[in-house]
Amino acid sequence: MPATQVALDENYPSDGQDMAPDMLEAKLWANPCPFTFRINYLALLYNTPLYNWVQDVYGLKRPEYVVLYSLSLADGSSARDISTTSGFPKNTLSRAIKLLESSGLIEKGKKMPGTGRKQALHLSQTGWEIINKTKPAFEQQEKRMLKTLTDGERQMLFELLSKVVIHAEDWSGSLPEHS
Amino acid sequence: MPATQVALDENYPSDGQDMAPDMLEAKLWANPCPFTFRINYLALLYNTPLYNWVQDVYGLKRPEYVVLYSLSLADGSSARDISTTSGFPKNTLSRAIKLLESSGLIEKGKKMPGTGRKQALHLSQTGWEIINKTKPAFEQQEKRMLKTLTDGERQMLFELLSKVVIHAEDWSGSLPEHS
DNA sequence: GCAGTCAAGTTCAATTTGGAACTTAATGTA
DNA sequence: TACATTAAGTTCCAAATTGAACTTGACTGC
Repeated sequence: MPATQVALDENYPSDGQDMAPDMLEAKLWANPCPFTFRINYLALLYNTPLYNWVQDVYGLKRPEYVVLYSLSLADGSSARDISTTSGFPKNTLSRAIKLLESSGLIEKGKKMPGTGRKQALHLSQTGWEIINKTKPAFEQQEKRMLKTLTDGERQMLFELLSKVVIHAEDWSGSLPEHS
Repeated sequence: MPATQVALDENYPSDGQDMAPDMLEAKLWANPCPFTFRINYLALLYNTPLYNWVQDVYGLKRPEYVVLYSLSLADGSSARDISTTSGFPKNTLSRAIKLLESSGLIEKGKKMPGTGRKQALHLSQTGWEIINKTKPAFEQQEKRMLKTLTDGERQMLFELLSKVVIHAEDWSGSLPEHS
C-alpha cells in the first residue's frame, strides 16, 4: 500500500499567480468531482498508515485484517459477506481465510441449514485478542480525523453520508447512459 | 489504492429473514468507525464500475487514467504531484507515464528552471479527446450518487468534507500514541 | 430418490504491484 | 571548479492480486 503523506495547504487557491499549478489545490477546488475526490483522498490518508502499522506489528496483510475486523462486527458471517462489504474478490479472501485459520485466528463454524453452501466464520480467542489490541487505533484515528468538526457537525456529516449510502442501490451497479 | 474490481450485487440480504447477522448492517450501524467505513464503501461503489468501464472501452488501466485525469486538472504537473495526490507509488506512475507517452496521449514538456528535476507533463490532443469523452461519466455518476440530497444538504456535505480535508495535516502521517 | 441448477468457495496462471536499490540531474557549499 | 546533498524518476524482481475455470455442496422439481 502506498504510504503517502501530503502537506496540505490551509488556504484556498490564491489567484492565478502561481507558476506551477498545485495539483492538490486543483483536485480540491477545480474538480468536477469534488465529493468523490475528497472521500477517496481521505480514505487514502486514513487507511494507509493504519494498515501499514497492522502489517508491521502483527504481520497481517490488509485482506487478512479485513477478515478479522469484519468478523468482529458480524461474527458467523461468510467469506461472501466479507467480499461484498469490503470489495476484495472472493479468491483473495479465500486465501486470507485459509491463512488465518491455519494461524488459529479464526475457526470455521458448523454450517446452518437453509443457508446454502455458506460457511460461517468465527474469531478465535487469539483473533479477538488481536482485534481488541488493534481496533482502538482505527477508532482513535477516525476520532482525530473528525476532531476539527463540532459535535453537531459530526452528527450532520454522519446523517448525510448515511443517507447517501442508504440510497446507493439507486446508482451503484450501473453507469449513466454511456457504457 | 486500492484498485479493486468487484461485481457489486444490486441487492443485499435484508435484515429480518436471515439467521446470520447481516454484515453490511453491522458495518453501517454497529461500527466504531462509522465515518471511514462509509467513505471507503462509497468510494468502492463509485470507483469500481467507472474504472472498469474506462478499461473496457479505452484499454486504460486505473493508474494510466489517473495520470490523464490529473493532468486535465493541473496540466504541466509532475509524476510526483500525481503520486502524492492519488496515492499510487512513483514507480507505478513511471510505468503508466511511459506507456501513455509511447501511445501519444501525453507529452513531456520542457523543464522549467528552479523546479529541480521535476518533469512537466502535458496532455496531447488525443489525450484531451479521451478525457473529454470520459470525464462526463465520472461527473454524472457523482451527481447520481448525491441525487438523494437536497441542494442545501449537498452544500453542507461539501463544506464539512472540505473542512476535514483542510485539517488533514493535523492527523495524517501519524498514529495515536499507544501503537 | 435422482438429475439439473445454482451459488460458495478454491485453484491456477498471468498480470499487476510496489519496496528497494539505483540512476540522474539540480542545487548547495567552499 | 569539485564535491556533497537532495530529490525525481527508473529499473528490477519478488510478492500480491485477480479473472477464469473449476470443484463442491445444497436446494429444486420431478
